[in-house]
Amino acid sequence: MPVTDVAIDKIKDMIISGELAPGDRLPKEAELAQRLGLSRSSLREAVKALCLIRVLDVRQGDGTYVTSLEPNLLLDAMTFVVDFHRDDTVLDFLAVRRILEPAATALAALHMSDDDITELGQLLGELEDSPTVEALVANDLQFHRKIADGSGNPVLCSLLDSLSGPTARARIWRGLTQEGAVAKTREQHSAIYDAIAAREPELARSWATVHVAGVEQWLRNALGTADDPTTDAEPAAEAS
Amino acid sequence: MPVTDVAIDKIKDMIISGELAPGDRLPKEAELAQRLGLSRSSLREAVKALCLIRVLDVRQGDGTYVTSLEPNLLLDAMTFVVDFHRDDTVLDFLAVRRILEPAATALAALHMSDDDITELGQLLGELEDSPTVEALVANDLQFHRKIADGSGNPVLCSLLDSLSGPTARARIWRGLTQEGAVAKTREQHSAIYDAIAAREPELARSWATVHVAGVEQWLRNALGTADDPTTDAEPAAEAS
DNA sequence: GTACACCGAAACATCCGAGGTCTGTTGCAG
DNA sequence: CTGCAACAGACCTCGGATGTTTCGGTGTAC
Repeated sequence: MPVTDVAIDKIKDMIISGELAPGDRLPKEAELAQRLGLSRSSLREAVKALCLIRVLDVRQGDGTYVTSLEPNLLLDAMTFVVDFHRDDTVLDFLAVRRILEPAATALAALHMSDDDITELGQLLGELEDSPTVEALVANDLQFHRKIADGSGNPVLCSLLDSLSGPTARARIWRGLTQEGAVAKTREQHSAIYDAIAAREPELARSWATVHVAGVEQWLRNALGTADDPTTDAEPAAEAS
Repeated sequence: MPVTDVAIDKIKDMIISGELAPGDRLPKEAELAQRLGLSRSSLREAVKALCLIRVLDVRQGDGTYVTSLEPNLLLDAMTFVVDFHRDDTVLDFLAVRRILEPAATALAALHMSDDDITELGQLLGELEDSPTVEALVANDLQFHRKIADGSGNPVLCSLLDSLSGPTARARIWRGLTQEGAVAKTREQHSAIYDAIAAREPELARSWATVHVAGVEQWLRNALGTADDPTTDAEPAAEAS
């Protein structure tokens, strides 16, 4: 195993074992390099890698620190990973979202505080009558993020956040392509809000399912009719 | 922004734009460094970081290649991230698994091929009557992995794989602590298999829910009675 | 003609030391 | 007590030298 990979594991172990707690500062580069038995260059490679997945946080002129290691921070790194998938696997991500989003919405109907529900309602009102596509998508993202947050499960919230990245682009397409999409989206958002405000988890779950399934259905058709030959097998199976 | 981060973005863009396709070899270090306008050391940091999240694959003596970029490979990197979370957030991960696993099981009941179902059944038979804890957990992991794979959604499959990492430890604890756990696990696995073999998605979903919820319930109690004061708020809410 | 062993080129792995830049702190002047 | 300036510590970047691994070509033995 390369020296750098060993260093990554060593640092990882130092954190997991509790030797380095969240927020702690690592020994300086030269010192840590000597302690792990490698050169500063190789150590820097390891640190950079751990930085990318948000485990470490280097501040020039100060030092290298362990991040808070909160789930949202670490799962944020997944957004980066998800960026590499376009078109052909977006449907798979959306399918997962269709599983998680209704569950999160139902949980939100149970656990959200009255204040948060009020804010959720304000979010709906903030949108003007003829919003730009960008404003609509931004509002949509905030709306779903607040619901995910309201589920009370930070892991679930972060996961949905990550999944929203690639599907956000799909939503933009939708806004540009489908005429009634804007009105339908607002209508469904209102329905979801009403269900949450009424503390009706099952109703909220159903509306969320309808909402995501709508996007999924549209995207499936859009990709099926597109000039992308790589997904020709799947639409055939769905055609029946 | 540090030069290395710029390099990471540049390489990322080269892949997303299609300039570098999966399986392609990157230009040699010196050449790419010159092209991106930085030193080899800095480039190596960027490459190492992209390596950690399985976007690149360097082979000494050969060259650096773009991986297949398949979802399972990239989401595999999440296992690394998840490793940093112990005890206090395991419940959150398990809660997400409780959402995904039943959905995946229901999908498997619909989409799995007859051959795969046969193999799933063989998996259950392979386990001896008084298995070791390690064998039980290994068999359990394989069983759920095959079901997740049978859902037909690689993203869902990889996600469940990642979530199984930290909860696997919980399962080990369970095997060591709870007497009837082994028998109950086998019983529930059989029930899930029967439901899938009978092509009964709703029944399969329900058994999967029962199965995961059992682990979750046990873990919640175990942590609640443990000397971990960080999760004292949540069990109180569940107590009613 | 085929198969095996040897050899050299190419590419990554690792290390080192020097110079630059940023940040937080310290001490002095007002 | 406050504000500014100099200092020290830490990370950033660079370029070169040396070791290690893999691949492909060549030559020889069968």
